[in-house]
Amino acid sequence: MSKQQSLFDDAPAEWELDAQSQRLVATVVLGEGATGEYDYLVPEALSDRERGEYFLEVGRRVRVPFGRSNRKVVGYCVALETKLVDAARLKSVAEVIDAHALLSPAMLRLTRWMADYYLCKWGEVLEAVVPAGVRLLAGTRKVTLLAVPEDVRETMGQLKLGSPQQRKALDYLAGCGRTLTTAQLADAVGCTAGPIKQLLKKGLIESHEKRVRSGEFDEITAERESPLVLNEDQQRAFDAINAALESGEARGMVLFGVTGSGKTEVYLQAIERVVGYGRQAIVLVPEISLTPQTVRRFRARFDGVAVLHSHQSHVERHREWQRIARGEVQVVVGARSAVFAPTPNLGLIVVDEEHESSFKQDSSPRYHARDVAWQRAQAEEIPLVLGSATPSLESWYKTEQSEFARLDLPSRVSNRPLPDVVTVDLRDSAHTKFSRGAISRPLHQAMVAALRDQGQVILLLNRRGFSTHVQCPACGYVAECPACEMSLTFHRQESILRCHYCDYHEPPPVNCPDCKSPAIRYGGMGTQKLEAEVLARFPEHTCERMDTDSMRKAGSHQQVLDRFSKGEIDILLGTQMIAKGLDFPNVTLVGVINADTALHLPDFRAGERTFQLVAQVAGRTGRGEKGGRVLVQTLSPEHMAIRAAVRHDFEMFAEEDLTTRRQLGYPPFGSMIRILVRGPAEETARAVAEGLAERLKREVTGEEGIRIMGPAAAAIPKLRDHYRFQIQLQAPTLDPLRSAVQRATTRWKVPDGVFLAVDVDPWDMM
DNA sequence: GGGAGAATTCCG
DNA sequence: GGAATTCTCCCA
Repeated sequence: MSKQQSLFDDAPAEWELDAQSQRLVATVVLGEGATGEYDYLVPEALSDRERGEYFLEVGRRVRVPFGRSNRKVVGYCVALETKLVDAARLKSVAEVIDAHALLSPAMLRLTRWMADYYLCKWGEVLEAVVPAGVRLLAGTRKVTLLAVPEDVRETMGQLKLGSPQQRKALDYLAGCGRTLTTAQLADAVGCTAGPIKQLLKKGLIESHEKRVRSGEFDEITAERESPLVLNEDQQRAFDAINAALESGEARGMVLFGVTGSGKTEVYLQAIERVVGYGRQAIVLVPEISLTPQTVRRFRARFDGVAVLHSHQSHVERHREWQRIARGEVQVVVGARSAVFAPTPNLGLIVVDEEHESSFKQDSSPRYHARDVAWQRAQAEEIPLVLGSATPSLESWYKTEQSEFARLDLPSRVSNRPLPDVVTVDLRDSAHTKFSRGAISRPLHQAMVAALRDQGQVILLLNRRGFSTHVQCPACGYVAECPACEMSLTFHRQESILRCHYCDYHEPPPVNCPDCKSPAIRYGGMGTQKLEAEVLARFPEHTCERMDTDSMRKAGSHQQVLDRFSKGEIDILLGTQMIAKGLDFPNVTLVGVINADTALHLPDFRAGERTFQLVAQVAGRTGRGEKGGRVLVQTLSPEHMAIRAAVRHDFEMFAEEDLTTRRQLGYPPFGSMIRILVRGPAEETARAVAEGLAERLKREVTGEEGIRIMGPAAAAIPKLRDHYRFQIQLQAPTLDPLRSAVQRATTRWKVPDGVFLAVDVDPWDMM
């Protein structure tokens, strides 16, 4: 973010001082276009709150003339101050757009911090923080209301009017005791708009504009539930959060609790306290967990619950935002962007499943909601609770450094044991000989036993489609996406080859396009093929598949889960969407078809993700009387992430992985910025990436401990016809990296058709 | 010197 | 981000 430039480089000269005067000046940041802050004069009519709703205050949007052509642009008023300025050199604010501030001064500071931290424009952050529905004032319309001015009212009787209808209209309006629209007045008097226009023209009636809501909405209510009794561990965690609430300080806490340990009840009771103080709480949950049941759980305990997520209409979101801003809401439940909810008196932020990737936004501003939440908590001096069974190593390390407190919920509620987890070594020929399918002999036998005892089974396979590659055994040809050069997946239901990175698809070949051989082979296991295998092995049992392909229709997700919970489905198989948050007591077996899918990706978090996935899917079983088992099929049973997951030992995993990360300087022991350069022309993109790397290296010469790697082709080297190159920067602290990137990219124009994406604290390394 | 097109500057 | 201004190159 560039510093505010002064109009004068030096102190003003004697003659210039004459032009200075004390004026009310608004500092404006543009929503898009030019970066920087621009000062405008505030006209009398907009500075006076006595003269209507549309006066200027910090946090509202304005329309201002900008540039040499004075085109009107939208900006955010970030400061308002009476100061000595040369009025002749400033333009004036043209219009105030909002009737209420969209951002409090504290939120403005938070967005400013984001722009600095994530190396993007302040205006861009502001546009991302205020939902589009709010910016567009969705669900409201402008009406023009008429009234008789006070001075006219006094002399009305003696006035000579142009027509009897004007008289009637004026008398009616003066007598009705409220303001009316033109249509209402015309209707009441039985005239057209003509006489009313005449009165307006003569100044006998005045008009002002107002925004009104265009429709009313029903309040959703849920059946009330009372708080549960906390067990000893929950009580201890609750007490700690409570102490933090009473301290009036910003305190970060990691609520480390295995799946099923009752984290939510702790949140709920802590929020009750917050509400008791007359304050609000924000609960962030991953996008996929934001289901009707999750929301119902909060509605059953609190009166005002607002929900914010990306699938809402503009009107809904605008309505929720306004309710929150008016202080009518006690609890805001939402995905990532709910961290910006305009609560007037925030008391607590909870981030549930804080390790989830959906808290990181993958377009600019590439913020992480957990980190923004901590920033907001510090600014508002309130506690932040991060809940997870498998905390991110970033948060975990903060507890080790005592920056965050650690609150443990080591046991499941009603002391159910964690399920037994065993690995099945897929390298063992005894297993593989049994069948060429995905299900090994031990897994098959475990399924038979579980189903025989009336239990339900969950199978996890993180690959959609039928077969993951289509190959000609004669010449080696592999069907690839022309836009991404990644192998195409065969989807049997639609009978189509599909690219999983873009929307490309084509019909499957009958003969090999290269050598005309008819013997095309469909290799690799996807959920559709697994489904076929399960149906073949267990014809007498019901099986349902759950992945993004089978769950296209809205509500189908919920439908399948309902049927599964009623026991109408014996075997549920699917991608990681079945690994999260489901709670079905009758699930006695979980099978992980291939635990290694994420393990060998070129990503320093590969181990962390594998551990999380196995630990989470393991948590889906053993929630009922019958207990549960987990079978993890893997080619790397000795890998530390898998060994630790089998033992339910997060601490062992964390200790080992942190040791490796410390040696290599990876987060949390160092900071990282990833820059992706992409474009349709491979050589141009490469050249730009090389040029940028050169500039970066020049910027950091002589600085200690900074590593610049690349440019290198990204892990997905081509995507949607764009060639991708990445540069990775690492250093013990972030500041030198940020300033190097800033110096290397400001006033550096990338050629048309080449795009830069700067990602601070990247999560996605592909 | 002047015109066209590219590069750069600046916007309050 | 876009328009105005400045720079640069070529030709006469």
